Amino acid sequence: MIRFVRHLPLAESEKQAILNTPREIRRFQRGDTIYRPDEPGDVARILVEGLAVQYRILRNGERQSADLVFPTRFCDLGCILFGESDHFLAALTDAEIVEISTGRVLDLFARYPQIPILLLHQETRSRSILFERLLSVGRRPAIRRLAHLLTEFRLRRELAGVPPSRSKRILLQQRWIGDFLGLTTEHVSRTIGKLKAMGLIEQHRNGIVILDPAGLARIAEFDAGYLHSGAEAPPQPASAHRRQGGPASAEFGSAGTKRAENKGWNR
Amino acid sequence: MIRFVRHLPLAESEKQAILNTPREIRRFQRGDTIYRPDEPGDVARILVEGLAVQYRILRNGERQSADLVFPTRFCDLGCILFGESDHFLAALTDAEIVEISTGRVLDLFARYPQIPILLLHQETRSRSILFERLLSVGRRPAIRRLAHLLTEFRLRRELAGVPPSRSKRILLQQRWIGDFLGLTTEHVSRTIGKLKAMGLIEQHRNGIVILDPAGLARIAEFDAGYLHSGAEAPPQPASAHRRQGGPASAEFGSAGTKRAENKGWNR
DNA sequence: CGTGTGCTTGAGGGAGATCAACGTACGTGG
DNA sequence: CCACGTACGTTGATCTCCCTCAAGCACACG
Repeated sequence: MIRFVRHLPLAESEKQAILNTPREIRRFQRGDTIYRPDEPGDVARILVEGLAVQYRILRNGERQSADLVFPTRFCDLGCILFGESDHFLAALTDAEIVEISTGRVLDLFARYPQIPILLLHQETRSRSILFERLLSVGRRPAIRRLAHLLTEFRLRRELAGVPPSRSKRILLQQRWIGDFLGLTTEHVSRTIGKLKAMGLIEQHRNGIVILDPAGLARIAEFDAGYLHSGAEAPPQPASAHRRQGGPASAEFGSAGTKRAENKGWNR
Repeated sequence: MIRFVRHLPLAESEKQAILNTPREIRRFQRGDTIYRPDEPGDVARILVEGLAVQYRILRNGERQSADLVFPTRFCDLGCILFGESDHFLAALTDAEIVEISTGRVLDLFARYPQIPILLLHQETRSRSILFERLLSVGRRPAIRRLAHLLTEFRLRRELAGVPPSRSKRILLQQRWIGDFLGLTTEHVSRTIGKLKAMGLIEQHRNGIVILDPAGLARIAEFDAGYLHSGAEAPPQPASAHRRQGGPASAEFGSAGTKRAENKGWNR
């Protein structure tokens, strides 16, 4: 928790205020459901350790995953703002969640206006990522979808500050990959096979290793612009506000490749 | 613009501040592109009149629409926060946009902290709608997707306060419907045919009329909870914060139908 | 060692895409 | 008022990507 707060782009007083707020730490095991939409939504939750996934289900049990949750992120803003969450959250690894009661969070909002602005950033970026996933699921063929997801995972893990030493393996069960991409596990398996055959990835025990990041990104037609990774700092009132490229945009220049070949979009 | 501000859940002083902020009104015609992601993003935009659609495109020109924009909404928060928008906005009807320079918006944020909180609400609701669209595109068959979109459109138009007198017709070209649902126009046409044959909708010149809202919602397995329509007011610090059902949840009781039949989700 | 859990592989089927006409409303200019 | 072009929608034939169903396999764990 302390580590989490320290990295927020907030003033010291604000960090102290958060640290002084009564909170509870809950630990979950890989596979646990962290919360469900039918539970009372009276707490705000922050993932401080581990990896989690947000999903919704259909009446027949089919599942669609929306987003990975890396530390350190407020999951479940709906809970704070509307008193109920609209999705499930499951732990993909052992995970640690900090819970703060909704009322106290709203007090923090009122006393430290930089906090809602920080959350606004987070939510806007998250919406952009969701938009890109929708684009994938709606319009990209399976192999591009998969390549895109793997590339996104790699970059976001870097951006979230996971040490690259800590195994480059992407530990995602094929069931979850399918739920992200709107595919069946069988088809995920076959599609992984294709990427393997192309020499772009490797599979060990449980986990995918990216052998050729650039090649994968090319298949995916990946453009890192949607991650908005260059603007981690809160906005500066009245000052010229330009983003400088982070590692992501350095690798896939956003201006250059973003809308090459967009003839036809206006048909 | 004045009408827009009056309806915001803000204090009088805040409304005045917005009204006193220098702004520009731009008008667009049906079919115009209002903004594109490659344009300089130095203004915040609010749709005050008309109907617009957000979309992204693939290199080959395929398009995926994410969301309808009803008045009165801040489109394009990415522009304010990150200095660039991540999508296109097109006018589905003649439309009116208010533009305020990014710097002035950030000043408003700093001086009236209720404003970013309002936007946080808007953005969170918008993300929830996007999540539901992803669920549709990823997991629902075409006929449910279409029924869901039409039902969502009907409810959101009501919630946005469009007078029901003003024609119950849903004026969406099949091309746009397809782009929302990840389908081709041909398949949209066939699917509309099925709903017509079931007596759920009717087609006039250009526009769909819903004959049987409840029947359509049943096909869609529609649950209005994701619209978060009961919580238009900003959050109340420290007070118990419960949402009361709006017209939407009155029609499709969210608690009752929400997660009936969720056995199997945990397979 | 059995049992479970996740992954793989194959055969067959189907929802939706693609390709190609054709129809219909509407605007524009003759 | 009619000829023509354009924009949308419809309809049909064919194809294909992905799903479904069904085994079989590999590995972890009791």
